[in-house]
Amino acid sequence: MLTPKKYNAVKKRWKMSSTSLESQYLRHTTQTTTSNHKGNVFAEPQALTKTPRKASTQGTVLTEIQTNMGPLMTPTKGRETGTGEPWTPTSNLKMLMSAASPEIRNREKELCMDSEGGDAMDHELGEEGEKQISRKEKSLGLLCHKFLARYPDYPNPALNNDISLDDVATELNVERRRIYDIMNVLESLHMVSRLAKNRYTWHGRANLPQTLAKLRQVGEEHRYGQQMQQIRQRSLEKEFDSDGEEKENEEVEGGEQGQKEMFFVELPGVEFKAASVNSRKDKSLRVMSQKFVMLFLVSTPRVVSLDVAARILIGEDQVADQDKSKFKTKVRRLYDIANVLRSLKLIEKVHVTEEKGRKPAFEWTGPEDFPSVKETTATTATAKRKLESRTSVDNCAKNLFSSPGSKRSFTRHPSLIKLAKSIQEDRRKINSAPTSPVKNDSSSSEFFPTKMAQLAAICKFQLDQQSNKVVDRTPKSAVTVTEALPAHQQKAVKKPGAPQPPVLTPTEACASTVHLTPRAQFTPQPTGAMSFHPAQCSPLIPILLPQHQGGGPYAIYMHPSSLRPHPLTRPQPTSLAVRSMTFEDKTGRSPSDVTVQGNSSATNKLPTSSPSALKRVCSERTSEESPSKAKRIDPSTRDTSPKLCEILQARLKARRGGLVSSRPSPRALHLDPEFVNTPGSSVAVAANQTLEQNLETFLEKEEKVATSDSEAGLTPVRAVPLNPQHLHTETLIPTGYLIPISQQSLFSYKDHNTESSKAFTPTYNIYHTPTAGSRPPPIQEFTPTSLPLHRPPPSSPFSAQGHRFPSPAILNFTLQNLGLIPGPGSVPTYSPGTGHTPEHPSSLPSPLPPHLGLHQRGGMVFVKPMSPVPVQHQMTGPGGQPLTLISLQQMTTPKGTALPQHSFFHTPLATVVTTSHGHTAPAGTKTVYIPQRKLDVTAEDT
DNA sequence: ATATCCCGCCAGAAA
DNA sequence: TTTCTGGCGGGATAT
Repeated sequence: MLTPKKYNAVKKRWKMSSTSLESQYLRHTTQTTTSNHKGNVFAEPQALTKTPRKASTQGTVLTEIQTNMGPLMTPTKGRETGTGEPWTPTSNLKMLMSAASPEIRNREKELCMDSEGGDAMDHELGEEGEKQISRKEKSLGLLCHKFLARYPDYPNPALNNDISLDDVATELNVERRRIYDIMNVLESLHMVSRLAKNRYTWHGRANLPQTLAKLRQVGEEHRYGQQMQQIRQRSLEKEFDSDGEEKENEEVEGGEQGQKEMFFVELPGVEFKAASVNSRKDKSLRVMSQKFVMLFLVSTPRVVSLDVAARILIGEDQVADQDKSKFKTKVRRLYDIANVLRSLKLIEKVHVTEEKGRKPAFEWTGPEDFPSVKETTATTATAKRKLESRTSVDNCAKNLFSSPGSKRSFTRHPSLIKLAKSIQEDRRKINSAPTSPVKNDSSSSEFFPTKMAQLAAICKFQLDQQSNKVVDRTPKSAVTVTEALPAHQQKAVKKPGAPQPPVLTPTEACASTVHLTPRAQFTPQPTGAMSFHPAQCSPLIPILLPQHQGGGPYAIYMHPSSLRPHPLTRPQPTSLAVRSMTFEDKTGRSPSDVTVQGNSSATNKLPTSSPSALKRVCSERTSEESPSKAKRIDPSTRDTSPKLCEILQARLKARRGGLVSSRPSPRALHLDPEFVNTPGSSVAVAANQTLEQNLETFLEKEEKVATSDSEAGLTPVRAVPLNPQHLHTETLIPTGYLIPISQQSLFSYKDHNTESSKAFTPTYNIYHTPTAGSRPPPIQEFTPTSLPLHRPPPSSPFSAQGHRFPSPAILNFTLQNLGLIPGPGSVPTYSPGTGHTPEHPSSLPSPLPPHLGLHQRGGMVFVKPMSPVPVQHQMTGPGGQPLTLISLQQMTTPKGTALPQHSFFHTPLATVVTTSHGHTAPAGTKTVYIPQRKLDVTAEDT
């Protein structure tokens, strides 16, 4: 049972959670087995509520305790409905949902009330709490989810995005130590930056693209890719040397170069975080996290096995394995990091099977196409400069370290550390100052760029998402896809996949095997595997148009964003097929990016491209290749699609032209002009239109407001494109949400002021509105609560706690509560199999209270992408206006998504990725046969 | 048995 | 000194 040691420790420590913990512990011990614990913990919404006071950190211990207790206890006790079910993702979701919803409901109350009172009471109950909480419920990943649910992916810079560690720890009911782990990882991605002692600033994913681009750059510089390969090879074959040449460089290089140590990569433009970084050794988590991410970004198949990563992180091989313990420790840390990254949806767990056996590994599921370094750098630099000029010292200081071009810029050299420190200190002081420019401000300088960036990001998002959709959709089908995988046989397999639309149980979806063959690339796949062309395009369009035309003023796009977590969502059968579009990189630079999709296809050795393989690639593409497979949805759609695309494009152009004439926006809007041009992009285009409008509006405003540099405005925009990465998922904004097409709306309020301008992003509105309150009335109508969104349970679960901003998850919950969306429990039903996505259609209309309806006219509502299910129906708005819902499915497939295959790979290894969702693990797998060594990757979702 | 990874001690760095 | 951070690794859980 309990180890005395631990027990004592617990007692001792108990500063924070104390009693409840203790009791839990005890219980825990008693119970030993687990079978049922459901996670009650989360359940407790109230806990979340903000109790808090952040102000006094320490002093408040008592208070904290109380608060804490409440939450803890409560949950435990109450919960247990005990379904005996073993823990399942679904169940968990259910719990979360249930928990969350109440919270949401109460939110208002909470706000009003003082937080404290409520808390106190709870804790008593808590004491009893019993059930042990399953370990999973306490996992870092879950905690991270909860944490993330509290903040918008793209925060409004104008608002206060401060994060108080104490508050977070209290609200989430966890020890601070745990929060540090999360913060360190987020900080490594520049999603947060440390302001001061207990304070961090939330940046969300706004900087993610740049960060990733930079990390990739640094990773390339360090030749991590090569190192990885070497290690892999070595392990595979015991040949140690395989490439002597490199190894030395690499390793040595990595190790020695000064970096050996680890250095923390900073982001130039945005905010740097500074100080915190250098202090302590900085050894680990932060740096490790960056390195880990770099590995994904430079490896060809975007799969990194744990041991390889650990080896590289350790520094090297030099020591080789001797240090078992060291290795072990490293692995532990990697798991910690991986959990956070998984929460961010940047990676997914998979298993790589080699001849030896199956090894744990992770696959990158984040954005692939963020701007290349060069681009980024350049852009960034430009933007930066502007900023800098305006800004002051801070910037200067930063610049020191970062010079755009050189790697150095990003990396902090040890020798510079001191200098940096001093600078940072200064900076800190400045910041802390009441008036610190940095923070609040919306000082034009900062503000402006930021905005731009956001815009860009948003745009990017949309594009990405669309692209993703393609992928995603597959996801559900992923399973099927996988099957298809076997490249060789792909076709055959694939077919099966086709059916998927029909139904999949969520669970089933699970397992899929993907084969990645790196070399595939090489292989000339004449066939064209490359079907990828975007041209084919978007099925969406078709759908859209028609419905759209409905005249309904609003068009709603739904994406299911991240399905991956749960298969449940599954792809929809819907007719809408989304497709995957591939983007090509404009740059064309790295094979990796661009090709991703292509790669995937490429991956499959066979020309046909393995549809399956790539989840990313959409099935659609595949369809091209193998018509038969057509699995996807309706062929008919496909057929039409090209035409539709053309039409759409034409329309867009026309539209655009009009717009353009008026303003520069065009370029601004789109990040990727090419994209637009490409036929394939049609979908994107459609989506973008709205966006464009918004942007335009935005820009206009900007112009007025900002006025200043016209150029700047433009430039930034362009820069923006960089951000593409966002795709990954989820949260992001616009895409997944319902977007009312009505033009007028959103921006109307822009006028207001800077803030409003920021608001322009739909996302913002949504998020902020509720909380911030800044939003215009119309929008408010849509407060999260009212919104009818539905999303698949998976992602949302965590949101429960009090969040400042309503997280998408929350919205979803809310919707569910409303009945708009099917409850979690029902989720399974959603499965495509069910047929159409029943839920929406039926549910929406009737259940919705009138007010709830999407009708919000002026405002936009975003829904998180949740449901994978393609929903289509028309709704009638309150006004009687018809609404069309379109679901774009995107799924982020976790697994095999894109496998970029770069030729990088020396070895011709074939990789098989197996993903299993849910428990069903093996399901899809089929063996694939692989010529040489194969790597099997299995993803598990959960 | 192996894979995960929670927990919290404890030391170094700030305040 | 006290508090904040966060490295680290034991050992409990999950598979």
